[in-house]
Amino acid sequence: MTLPRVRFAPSPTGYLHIGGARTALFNWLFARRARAEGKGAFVLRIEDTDRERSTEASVQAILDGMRWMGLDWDEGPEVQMDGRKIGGGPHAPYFQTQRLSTYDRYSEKLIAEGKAYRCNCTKSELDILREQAQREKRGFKYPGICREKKLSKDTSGAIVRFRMPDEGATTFNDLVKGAITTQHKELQDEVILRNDGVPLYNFGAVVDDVEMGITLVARGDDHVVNTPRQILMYQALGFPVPTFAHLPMILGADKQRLSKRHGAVSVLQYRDDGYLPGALVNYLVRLGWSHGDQEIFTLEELVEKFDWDHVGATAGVFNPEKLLWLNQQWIKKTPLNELAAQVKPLMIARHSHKITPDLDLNRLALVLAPMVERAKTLLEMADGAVTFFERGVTFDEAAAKKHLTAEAKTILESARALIDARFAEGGHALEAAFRDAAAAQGLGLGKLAQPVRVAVTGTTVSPPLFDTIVLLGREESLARIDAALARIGTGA
RNA sequence: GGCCCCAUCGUCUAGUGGCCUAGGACGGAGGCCUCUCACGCCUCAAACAUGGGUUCGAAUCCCGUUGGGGUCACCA
Repeated sequence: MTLPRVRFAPSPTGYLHIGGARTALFNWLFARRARAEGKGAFVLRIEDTDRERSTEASVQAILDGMRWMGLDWDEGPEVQMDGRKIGGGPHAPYFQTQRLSTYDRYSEKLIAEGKAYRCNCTKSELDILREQAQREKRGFKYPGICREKKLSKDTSGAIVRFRMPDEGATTFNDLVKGAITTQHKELQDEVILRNDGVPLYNFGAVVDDVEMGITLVARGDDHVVNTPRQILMYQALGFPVPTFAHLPMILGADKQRLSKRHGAVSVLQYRDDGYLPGALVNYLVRLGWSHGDQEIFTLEELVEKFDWDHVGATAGVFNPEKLLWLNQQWIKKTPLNELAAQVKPLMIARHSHKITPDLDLNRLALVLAPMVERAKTLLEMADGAVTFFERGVTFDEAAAKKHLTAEAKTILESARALIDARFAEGGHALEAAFRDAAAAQGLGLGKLAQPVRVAVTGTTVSPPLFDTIVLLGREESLARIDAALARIGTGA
């Protein structure tokens, strides 16, 4: 078996969105497994041949998105990732606009062999034909006007067209969709090289996949119609045809193709919204691939278990609720120190007036511990952790009105006394003391705990009260209860 | 419209001719637990688009229909 070499070849016309990320991921997983068995490689190539729409900012956004997801590349643009350099490689450069001489070379070869030809039909001439075809309700197909003209290289405005066969058919066996056949009469002599030497998609992709030794092309479903054309080009060029795998589209809740409105947002948006990269990866891989009934996978498991046999052929709807659930599962199994490291920048970004960069990560990890069971995103954790790093408390009005009442005064006073006397004994002792106190009054613990919770956190919802008090510290807890009592006293 | 692809609970899916009175997960409903909120646990509702074949037997194979998606550029 030959060493599998795969690639992800985005065009830098926007950020890395969910669909692109999944394509990159499937390629990466396959390469990773192959690499474990032998060598193989995952190549990142930037297809920036649409000069109108390609931007440097998009290149950066895509690279950043890949790095955040943990998808490193064996060959491609050179960048720093996790403190090490990745990218580069024997087929550099990995930007198509820097490879123009290569396309020219292959194009000349095709022309010399009569498999491609120059064409100087203008766009407006063709538009007229196209409109005419439309009026007559026929499909438009370039009629091959320049096929036999043998135009020379210096013909003004000439582009290069690939000579498609008129008869016959091409069949390929797609790894996810099975056999797909296209009649050659459906194909037209398409443009492969512009006048300025910049290739069009099908040609650029084929030439580079040949040059870079790509053995398996896995990409979005929307490319299946391109595949027979590309296969014909491989054959014309005299190179072996790679294997193809077309991944089904990802749809929005309305079953329409994902757009900016639904979830085709940048993967980096998920980072900013408090998602763990592992959770996103886990979600994306399950959208289209399965391994029996298993839902949660580590990256290592995915590398080991991923296979094309279990990639489904049907388009899938992106389900934000399930992603959220997975994120929660991932939060629960991520070590506290890692969570703290990721939550801290979110706290600083959202609460800069209260949080300073010297915030202690060890203390943050302790604060986060009881929140792990109840947060669905890192953002919730960041917001919930703030109160442990500030002096004093801001009472939520509705909570205060309901729980910081005249009747609660004695409860708060006795709670204050208990905390004052027994704080040093720890959370369990405090809880036991509160329980005894409640029982002595014939009440449930909740009757005592709720006013105290509001006093100490300002809200009715928090991690377990005694954990909270311990984390807050004795002085701060007492000060907050005093503040609550003062508020009751003034009848506010 | 031409060509191509797809079709199991609301959603993601298991299923590769008998193991299917169709399994799991998210979400939903109800309950248990409980200091709030969660976590966790238990229970319930919920699907093989449709019509024909093939076969002793079909969610699984074939054909038609319907529905959905993709694509028809000097975009990728």
